[in-house]
Amino acid sequence: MSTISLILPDGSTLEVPRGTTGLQVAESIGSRLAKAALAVRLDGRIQDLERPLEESGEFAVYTFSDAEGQEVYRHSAAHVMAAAVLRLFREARPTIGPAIPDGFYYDFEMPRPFTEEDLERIEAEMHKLVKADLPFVRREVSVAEAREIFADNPYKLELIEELEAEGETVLSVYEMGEFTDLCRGPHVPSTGRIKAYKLTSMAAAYWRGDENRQSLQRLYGTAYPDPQALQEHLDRLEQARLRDHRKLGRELGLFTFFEQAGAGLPYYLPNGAMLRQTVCDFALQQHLRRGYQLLRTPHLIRSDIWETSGHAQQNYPMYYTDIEGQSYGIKPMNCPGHILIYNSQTHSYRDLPVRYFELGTVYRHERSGVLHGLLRVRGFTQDDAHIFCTPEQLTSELIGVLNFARDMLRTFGFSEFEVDLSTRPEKSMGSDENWEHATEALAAALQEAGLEYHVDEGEGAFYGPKIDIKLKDAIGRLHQGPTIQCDLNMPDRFDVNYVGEDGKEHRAVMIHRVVLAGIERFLGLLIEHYAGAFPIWLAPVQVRVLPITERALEYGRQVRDGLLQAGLRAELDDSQGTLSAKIRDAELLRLPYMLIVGDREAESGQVAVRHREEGDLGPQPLEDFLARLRDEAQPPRG
RNA sequence: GCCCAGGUAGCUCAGUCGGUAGAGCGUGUCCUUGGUAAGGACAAGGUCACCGGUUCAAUCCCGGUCCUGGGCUCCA
Repeated sequence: MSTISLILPDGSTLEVPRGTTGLQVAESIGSRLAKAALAVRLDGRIQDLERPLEESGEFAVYTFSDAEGQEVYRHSAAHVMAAAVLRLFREARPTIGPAIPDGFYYDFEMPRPFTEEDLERIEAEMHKLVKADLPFVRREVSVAEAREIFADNPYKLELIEELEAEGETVLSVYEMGEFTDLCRGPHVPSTGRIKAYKLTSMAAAYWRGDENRQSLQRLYGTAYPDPQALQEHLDRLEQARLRDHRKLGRELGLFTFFEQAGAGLPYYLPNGAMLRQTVCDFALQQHLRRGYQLLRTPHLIRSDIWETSGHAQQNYPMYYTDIEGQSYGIKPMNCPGHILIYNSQTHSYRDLPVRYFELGTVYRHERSGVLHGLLRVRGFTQDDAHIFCTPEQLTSELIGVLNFARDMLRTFGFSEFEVDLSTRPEKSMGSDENWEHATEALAAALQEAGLEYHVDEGEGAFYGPKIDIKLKDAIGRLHQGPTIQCDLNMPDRFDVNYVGEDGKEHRAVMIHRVVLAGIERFLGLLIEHYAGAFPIWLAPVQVRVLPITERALEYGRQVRDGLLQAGLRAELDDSQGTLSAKIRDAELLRLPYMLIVGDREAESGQVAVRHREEGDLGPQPLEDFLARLRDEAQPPRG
């Protein structure tokens, strides 16, 4: 019998007889590993544990701690779910069912949508399948055989056709009990391996994500190796639900929407308007400090501009109106306005770079189905800037922008990022040379700024390459943050120039960039990031004065006025009720400080300080508290 | 936009198999004058999203509109 040699991840080599299964190898390494093993990888190909190994190569065992292991595990769970569905609904036609981050789904063609009760029945049926510990059996079939097996399933037939077109001649199917599915695999050895799972939701989805094709019923679920891990995941979902900005927006009096006023158009309540203003003021100060000039441009511009810019031709989803027979568009972007201002005078190379900044409010026609609280709205304000510079200045300007973006986000409590550099897409304009220069400048700036990044080939805008920075929030979710784009199109369309040292006109280079991006969106992220407990410099109400009795009300008013005079955001709780109730109210609103005043304080001119997290800090003179807050309430220095 | 599920008091929700509705919290008034996360009593508060239809009668059934929510890349 011949042997093969396996190179293990630690570099060691293992000689095993040809035909040994991955599971046997795992057992030889250790029984714990064998127990946790879900699949193996041989020379880059991931395969079933029980499949004989036929060749030498690099070998690794996947467990649930690997992304690949999770995928196999959850993909198998998806099969179990599909089998359960087919047992209960003979009319269901399975389509595809992959693993996704945190779970899995399976799409079915169904005569009717699933219901909540169905979910329970399906889960119960899954329990039976798991208990029966049915093996997943891999079988290789020819294309013709596959066609026969799935003759009554047009979706599978379509997949088979595509696979054939891609040159596949041998396809694999997995059998598990009476359920057979076209599947690349691999799978766990048997259904009993799926220890903890839960169906989480159902939804409609289009076949292949194409809204012109058949609408399918999708079931979402998740699976973990033990009930505790599953519960932790469900708890995380609950945590996310508790900090949902829509819920907190209501509870903390931040913003609201009105059905009668239109979808996707937020109204800021006093606390939300204050929060927003604090963020905007800070953003403006930071821009001015870095040499940006403040602009302000109208919301309406004649439609011709959008034709020059190309937005009209691209059918950019914007709103148009008519004024005395002349067509106007509500701006979906601020750039044309900034370009008009730049072009309103001749610029010398000595003036460059010109950095124009505007908290520019734009409106875009988002499709009704995608609106989502503050995170996706139809009217929003961007911290938008356009930098006009010479090609030589491009890299240093980009470095400046990257450092600026990072500093600013850190100030708001975001410290982890993922960065994507998107390069030239197929449909694009501009010369190869310009694209190359711009893309290199972006990459050089990223390196200079010390940011690790991932290249998204072909994902750039049609007019230029871009950098997207995603930020990680307090519970590990990634959100779209700053975007920095080189524009190789607008300068040509609008003839954006500067006079060079040689006295001749040269084409300027243009950078579009946002840091907070949509302020609405950013506020939504901030609310969720802090779960409503804003740092004091952001808190809409920084201090609330709580009089213990009505006798102390007048003193409380004086204290509140003193706080307001000192520039703090303060209010007085003049409700009737016990101190405990007042404290509870303030705690639920996550107010940073409470100043409790009763007879003792009124007599001595003191305040009893209570901090949101630290609790009772004891009495102190009001002056001392004011002095303390003078520093503490300032934005952190970035 | 499309599919599905929803819209009942300020908020969270119950309810009516067609006979115009309830709770808790919140709000108001009164009692209580309190010392660090809910003191008590009473009261007010609803065109049951909007418009039409069916019906003796519609919050409930039917149709439309508006709004909200979950989805709509992840490839067998």
